[in-house]
Amino acid sequence: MGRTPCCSKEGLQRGPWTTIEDTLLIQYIQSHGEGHWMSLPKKAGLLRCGKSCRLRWMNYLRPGIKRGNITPDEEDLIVRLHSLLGNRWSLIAGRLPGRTDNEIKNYWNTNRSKRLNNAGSTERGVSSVEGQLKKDDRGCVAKVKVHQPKAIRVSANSIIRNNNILAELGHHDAEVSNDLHDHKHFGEALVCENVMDFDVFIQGYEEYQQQLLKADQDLDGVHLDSFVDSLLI
DNA sequence: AAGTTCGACAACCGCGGTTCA
DNA sequence: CTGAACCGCGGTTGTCGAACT
Repeated sequence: MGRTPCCSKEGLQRGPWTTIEDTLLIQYIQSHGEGHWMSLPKKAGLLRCGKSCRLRWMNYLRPGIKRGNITPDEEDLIVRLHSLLGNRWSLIAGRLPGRTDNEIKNYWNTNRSKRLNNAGSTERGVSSVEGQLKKDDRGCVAKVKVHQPKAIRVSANSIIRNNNILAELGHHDAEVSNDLHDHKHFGEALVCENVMDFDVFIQGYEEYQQQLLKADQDLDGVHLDSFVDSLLI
């Protein structure tokens, strides 16, 4: 049996939001709070799908949303995080205060064409899963669409499951020490669970350590747990 | 000046995970 | 325990203005 549609599309407003609709949504959420998106439109007097309301709020109306151009620093961070996390926009957005997953996704997709045109250049951090250029019979360069495997969410349960695997690997208390050997065990666990590519994991962790070193923090107390936690919002 | 192409981004869609009755 | 509803995510499409021919 299939799922029922999230909402009836009949009689619902679509397309760009008007100022009045924005105002109604803001006023309702300010007085009733977020959540219950399915019933929100009716209560707020909006002729919109609940998902549409949620999207509008999350991406544009929510307080603290940063508008405007992506700064070079943000761009660098996006590139680095994308090389580490892939197309997990919500995770990447979580590392960029005020930026939304939709904004970052749009930014990446519109700039990806530029990257493709610059393929072969030495731009840092371009993911290996990006589209590739291929020469046709006439030697012309054509874009080749590369279908990326669907992203796998790293949930708290994933970590718990992996901790169990760690126990099997000899970490009975699931505590991960700070040497690379143990990191590799943890990485193997993640890879076994298809959570992430092992090499990407190690690369990401090493970057994480570098960040900590830059921040002049004491690494003695740093455990892999905090790294994984850092990947979670 | 008119038509076309391109880039940016807002919005929609479908799917999978989670929650709850 | 089961299934429907809810929620959040990533992929894709639609729209509009700017740049170009």
